[in-house]
Amino acid sequence: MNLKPTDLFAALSNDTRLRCVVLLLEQGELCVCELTHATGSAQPHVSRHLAQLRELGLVADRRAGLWVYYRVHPALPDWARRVLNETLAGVRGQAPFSTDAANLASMPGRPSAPRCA
Amino acid sequence: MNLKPTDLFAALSNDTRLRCVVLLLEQGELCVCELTHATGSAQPHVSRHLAQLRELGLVADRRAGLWVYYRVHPALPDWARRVLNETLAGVRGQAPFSTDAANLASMPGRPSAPRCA
DNA sequence: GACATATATACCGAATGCCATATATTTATA
DNA sequence: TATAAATATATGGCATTCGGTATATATGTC
Repeated sequence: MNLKPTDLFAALSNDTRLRCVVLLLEQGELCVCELTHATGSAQPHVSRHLAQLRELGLVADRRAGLWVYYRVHPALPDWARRVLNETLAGVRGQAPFSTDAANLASMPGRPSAPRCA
Repeated sequence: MNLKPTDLFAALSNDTRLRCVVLLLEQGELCVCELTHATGSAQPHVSRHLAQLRELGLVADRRAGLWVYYRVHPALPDWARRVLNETLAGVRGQAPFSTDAANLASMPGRPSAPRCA
Protein backbone atom coordinates (compact mmCIF):
# COMPACT_ATOMS: atom_id res chain seq x y z
CA MET A 1 0.00 0.00 0.00
CA ASN A 2 1.29 3.42 -0.98
CA LEU A 3 -0.04 6.06 1.35
CA LYS A 4 1.35 9.55 0.93
CA PRO A 5 1.89 11.29 4.27
CA THR A 6 0.01 14.40 3.18
CA ASP A 7 -2.94 12.23 2.17
CA LEU A 8 -3.06 10.59 5.57
CA PHE A 9 -2.94 13.95 7.31
CA ALA A 10 -5.58 15.43 5.01
CA ALA A 11 -7.83 12.51 5.90
CA LEU A 12 -7.35 13.21 9.60
CA SER A 13 -7.84 16.97 9.25
CA ASN A 14 -11.64 16.72 9.26
CA ASP A 15 -13.53 16.36 12.52
CA THR A 16 -15.96 13.73 11.35
CA ARG A 17 -13.28 11.61 9.75
CA LEU A 18 -10.95 11.80 12.74
CA ARG A 19 -13.74 10.90 15.13
CA CYS A 20 -14.68 7.89 13.01
CA VAL A 21 -11.08 6.71 12.81
CA VAL A 22 -10.63 7.08 16.56
CA LEU A 23 -13.81 5.10 17.18
CA LEU A 24 -12.62 2.37 14.83
CA LEU A 25 -9.24 2.25 16.54
CA GLU A 26 -10.94 1.81 19.88
CA GLN A 27 -13.66 -0.61 18.83
CA GLY A 28 -12.10 -2.57 16.00
CA GLU A 29 -15.17 -2.71 13.76
CA LEU A 30 -18.31 -0.60 13.54
CA CYS A 31 -21.15 -0.21 11.10
CA VAL A 32 -22.31 3.09 9.63
CA CYS A 33 -25.33 3.40 11.88
CA GLU A 34 -23.15 3.00 14.95
CA LEU A 35 -20.75 5.69 13.76
CA THR A 36 -23.71 7.89 12.90
CA HIS A 37 -25.20 7.44 16.35
CA ALA A 38 -21.91 7.87 18.19
CA THR A 39 -21.02 11.14 16.45
CA GLY A 40 -24.56 12.49 16.26
CA SER A 41 -24.07 13.32 12.59
CA ALA A 42 -26.39 12.79 9.66
CA GLN A 43 -26.07 9.45 7.90
CA PRO A 44 -25.07 10.78 4.46
CA HIS A 45 -22.49 12.95 6.15
CA VAL A 46 -20.84 9.99 7.85
CA SER A 47 -21.15 7.78 4.78
CA ARG A 48 -19.44 10.29 2.52
CA HIS A 49 -16.51 10.73 4.87
CA LEU A 50 -16.16 6.97 5.27
CA ALA A 51 -16.06 6.71 1.49
CA GLN A 52 -13.16 9.16 1.43
CA LEU A 53 -11.31 7.14 4.03
CA ARG A 54 -11.98 3.99 2.01
CA GLU A 55 -10.75 5.52 -1.24
CA LEU A 56 -7.53 6.50 0.50
CA GLY A 57 -7.08 2.98 1.78
CA LEU A 58 -7.26 4.05 5.40
CA VAL A 59 -10.23 1.85 6.22
CA ALA A 60 -11.64 -1.37 4.85
CA ASP A 61 -15.31 -2.30 4.67
CA ARG A 62 -17.30 -5.50 4.74
CA ARG A 63 -20.99 -6.00 4.12
CA ALA A 64 -23.04 -8.28 6.34
CA GLY A 65 -26.68 -8.24 5.40
CA LEU A 66 -28.01 -4.72 5.63
CA TRP A 67 -24.99 -3.46 7.48
CA VAL A 68 -21.61 -2.36 6.23
CA TYR A 69 -18.84 -2.68 8.76
CA TYR A 70 -15.78 -0.49 8.67
CA ARG A 71 -12.39 -1.08 10.27
CA VAL A 72 -8.99 0.52 10.11
CA HIS A 73 -7.34 -1.07 7.11
CA PRO A 74 -5.28 -4.07 8.25
CA ALA A 75 -2.61 -3.46 5.59
CA LEU A 76 -1.87 0.08 6.73
CA PRO A 77 1.87 0.91 6.65
CA ASP A 78 3.58 0.61 10.01
CA TRP A 79 4.45 4.30 10.30
CA ALA A 80 0.83 5.27 9.60
CA ARG A 81 -0.43 2.82 12.17
CA ARG A 82 1.98 4.28 14.70
CA VAL A 83 0.81 7.81 13.91
CA LEU A 84 -2.77 6.70 14.46
CA ASN A 85 -1.90 5.01 17.75
CA GLU A 86 -0.11 8.07 19.08
CA THR A 87 -3.08 10.17 18.05
CA LEU A 88 -5.48 7.85 19.84
CA ALA A 89 -3.35 7.94 22.96
CA GLY A 90 -3.28 11.73 22.77
CA VAL A 91 -6.98 12.41 22.34
CA ARG A 92 -8.47 9.62 24.42
CA GLY A 93 -10.71 10.91 27.16
CA GLN A 94 -11.07 14.34 25.60
CA ALA A 95 -14.14 15.77 23.93
CA PRO A 96 -15.59 14.99 21.50
CA PHE A 97 -13.92 11.59 21.45
CA SER A 98 -14.93 10.63 24.96
CA THR A 99 -18.56 11.53 24.38
CA ASP A 100 -18.56 9.65 21.08
CA ALA A 101 -17.46 6.51 22.91
CA ALA A 102 -20.10 7.08 25.58
CA ASN A 103 -22.82 7.60 22.97
CA LEU A 104 -21.83 4.37 21.32
CA ALA A 105 -21.83 2.45 24.58
CA SER A 106 -25.36 3.58 25.36
CA MET A 107 -26.75 2.97 21.87
CA PRO A 108 -29.78 0.71 21.94
CA GLY A 109 -30.05 -2.25 19.59
CA ARG A 110 -26.51 -2.19 18.29
CA PRO A 111 -26.12 -4.64 15.42
CA SER A 112 -22.59 -5.55 16.36
CA ALA A 113 -23.46 -5.77 20.04
CA PRO A 114 -22.07 -8.60 22.12
CA ARG A 115 -23.31 -11.82 20.51
CA CYS A 116 -24.97 -13.53 23.42
CA ALA A 117 -27.13 -16.33 22.07
CA MET B 1 -0.70 25.14 24.50
CA ASN B 2 -4.02 24.04 23.08
CA LEU B 3 -3.54 22.32 19.74
CA LYS B 4 -6.57 20.71 18.18
CA PRO B 5 -5.74 17.40 16.49
CA THR B 6 -7.49 18.40 13.28
CA ASP B 7 -5.46 21.61 13.18
CA LEU B 8 -2.21 19.71 13.51
CA PHE B 9 -3.21 17.34 10.73
CA ALA B 10 -4.37 20.17 8.50
CA ALA B 11 -0.99 21.81 8.96
CA LEU B 12 0.75 18.61 7.90
CA SER B 13 -1.55 17.99 4.94
CA ASN B 14 0.35 20.40 2.68
CA ASP B 15 3.54 19.28 0.96
CA THR B 16 5.52 22.43 1.57
CA ARG B 17 4.56 22.60 5.23
CA LEU B 18 5.29 18.94 5.88
CA ARG B 19 8.67 19.19 4.16
CA CYS B 20 9.57 22.21 6.26
CA VAL B 21 8.51 20.53 9.48
CA VAL B 22 10.50 17.40 8.61
CA LEU B 23 13.57 19.50 7.88
CA LEU B 24 13.19 21.31 11.17
CA LEU B 25 12.80 18.03 13.05
CA GLU B 26 16.01 16.79 11.47
CA GLN B 27 18.06 19.95 11.76
CA GLY B 28 16.71 21.66 14.84
CA GLU B 29 16.79 25.19 13.50
CA LEU B 30 16.81 26.64 9.99
CA CYS B 31 16.30 30.06 8.45
CA VAL B 32 13.87 30.82 5.66
CA CYS B 33 16.49 30.94 2.95
CA GLU B 34 17.71 27.47 3.93
CA LEU B 35 14.20 26.06 3.79
CA THR B 36 13.67 27.83 0.49
CA HIS B 37 16.83 26.35 -0.96
CA ALA B 38 16.22 22.87 0.41
CA THR B 39 12.72 22.59 -0.99
CA GLY B 40 13.39 24.48 -4.21
CA SER B 41 10.30 26.60 -3.64
CA ALA B 42 9.82 30.34 -4.05
CA GLN B 43 10.58 32.44 -0.98
CA PRO B 44 7.09 33.93 -0.50
CA HIS B 45 5.67 30.47 -0.84
CA VAL B 46 7.80 29.11 1.99
CA SER B 47 7.34 32.21 4.11
CA ARG B 48 3.59 32.07 3.90
CA HIS B 49 3.45 28.43 4.93
CA LEU B 50 5.86 29.06 7.81
CA ALA B 51 3.55 31.83 8.95
CA GLN B 52 0.67 29.37 9.04
CA LEU B 53 2.72 26.93 11.10
CA ARG B 54 3.67 29.75 13.44
CA GLU B 55 0.07 30.93 13.89
CA LEU B 56 -0.89 27.38 14.83
CA GLY B 57 1.90 27.24 17.39
CA LEU B 58 3.64 24.40 15.61
CA VAL B 59 6.88 26.28 15.12
CA ALA B 60 8.64 29.14 16.88
CA ASP B 61 10.77 31.78 15.25
CA ARG B 62 13.70 33.94 16.27
CA ARG B 63 15.29 36.81 14.40
CA ALA B 64 19.05 37.14 14.24
CA GLY B 65 20.10 40.07 12.11
CA LEU B 66 18.70 39.65 8.63
CA TRP B 67 17.75 36.06 9.21
CA VAL B 68 14.72 34.55 10.88
CA TYR B 69 15.27 31.08 12.28
CA TYR B 70 12.45 28.61 12.69
CA ARG B 71 12.30 25.55 14.92
CA VAL B 72 9.63 23.10 15.97
CA HIS B 73 7.92 24.75 18.91
CA PRO B 74 9.54 23.59 22.16
CA ALA B 75 6.22 23.70 24.05
CA LEU B 76 4.47 21.34 21.67
CA PRO B 77 2.18 18.87 23.49
CA ASP B 78 3.72 15.45 24.02
CA TRP B 79 1.25 13.60 21.83
CA ALA B 80 1.87 16.02 18.95
CA ARG B 81 5.62 15.66 19.33
CA ARG B 82 5.23 11.88 19.22
CA VAL B 83 3.09 12.11 16.08
CA LEU B 84 5.78 14.23 14.46
CA ASN B 85 8.53 11.84 15.48
CA GLU B 86 6.69 8.83 14.08
CA THR B 87 6.10 10.75 10.88
CA LEU B 88 9.76 11.62 10.60
CA ALA B 89 10.74 8.00 11.18
CA GLY B 90 8.28 6.92 8.51
CA VAL B 91 9.27 9.32 5.73
CA ARG B 92 13.00 9.58 6.31
CA GLY B 93 14.99 8.53 3.28
CA GLN B 94 12.03 8.86 0.93
CA ALA B 95 11.53 11.52 -1.71
CA PRO B 96 11.08 14.41 -1.50
CA PHE B 97 12.36 14.48 2.06
CA SER B 98 15.69 12.83 1.28
CA THR B 99 16.43 15.21 -1.58
CA ASP B 100 15.46 18.18 0.59
CA ALA B 101 18.05 17.12 3.14
CA ALA B 102 20.62 16.62 0.39
CA ASN B 103 19.88 20.03 -1.11
CA LEU B 104 20.34 21.61 2.26
CA ALA B 105 23.62 19.83 2.89
CA SER B 106 25.04 21.07 -0.39
CA MET B 107 23.82 24.64 -0.01
CA PRO B 108 26.66 27.13 -0.31
CA GLY B 109 27.09 29.94 2.20
CA ARG B 110 24.60 28.68 4.75
CA PRO B 111 24.08 31.28 7.46
CA SER B 112 23.61 28.69 10.17
CA ALA B 113 26.55 26.63 8.92
CA PRO B 114 28.90 25.06 11.44
CA ARG B 115 30.32 27.89 13.52
CA CYS B 116 34.03 27.30 13.19
CA ALA B 117 35.86 30.43 14.38
C1' DG C 1 20.66 59.12 3.37
C1' DA C 2 20.96 55.34 -0.57
C1' DC C 3 21.27 50.60 -1.32
C1' DA C 4 21.25 45.49 -0.83
C1' DT C 5 19.67 41.30 1.44
C1' DA C 6 16.27 38.56 3.91
C1' DT C 7 11.72 38.06 5.03
C1' DA C 8 6.75 39.09 5.18
C1' DT C 9 2.37 40.35 3.36
C1' DA C 10 -1.27 41.58 -0.25
C1' DC C 11 -3.80 40.48 -4.10
C1' DC C 12 -6.03 37.46 -7.40
C1' DG C 13 -8.01 33.66 -9.91
C1' DA C 14 -8.39 28.62 -9.79
C1' DA C 15 -9.22 24.68 -7.38
C1' DT C 16 -10.81 22.10 -3.60
C1' DG C 17 -13.47 20.99 0.56
C1' DC C 18 -17.46 21.27 3.19
C1' DC C 19 -22.32 20.74 4.41
C1' DA C 20 -27.38 20.01 3.80
C1' DT C 21 -30.77 18.05 1.19
C1' DA C 22 -32.68 14.95 -2.04
C1' DT C 23 -32.50 10.66 -4.27
C1' DA C 24 -30.60 6.13 -5.58
C1' DT C 25 -28.99 1.50 -4.38
C1' DT C 26 -28.71 -2.77 -1.83
C1' DT C 27 -30.57 -6.28 1.00
C1' DA C 28 -34.04 -8.53 3.70
C1' DT C 29 -38.76 -9.68 4.66
C1' DA C 30 -43.75 -10.12 4.20
C1' DT D 1 -43.96 -7.96 -5.81
C1' DA D 2 -44.28 -4.39 -2.34
C1' DT D 3 -42.17 -2.40 1.56
C1' DA D 4 -38.77 -1.12 4.91
C1' DA D 5 -34.08 -0.51 6.68
C1' DA D 6 -29.26 0.56 5.93
C1' DT D 7 -26.15 2.65 3.11
C1' DA D 8 -24.43 5.25 -0.89
C1' DT D 9 -24.35 8.84 -4.26
C1' DA D 10 -25.78 13.27 -6.62
C1' DT D 11 -26.50 18.18 -6.52
C1' DG D 12 -25.79 22.96 -5.49
C1' DG D 13 -23.96 26.72 -2.84
C1' DC D 14 -20.68 28.55 0.23
C1' DA D 15 -16.24 28.93 2.30
C1' DT D 16 -11.50 27.86 2.41
C1' DT D 17 -7.10 26.86 0.46
C1' DC D 18 -3.68 27.22 -2.93
C1' DG D 19 0.06 29.07 -5.84
C1' DG D 20 2.11 32.93 -8.46
C1' DT D 21 3.32 37.61 -8.66
C1' DA D 22 3.93 42.06 -6.94
C1' DT D 23 4.99 44.77 -3.18
C1' DA D 24 6.03 46.00 1.61
C1' DT D 25 8.88 45.68 5.79
C1' DA D 26 13.02 44.96 8.49
C1' DT D 27 17.91 44.95 9.08
C1' DG D 28 22.61 45.89 7.95
C1' DT D 29 26.23 48.38 5.22
C1' DC D 30 28.31 52.08 2.87
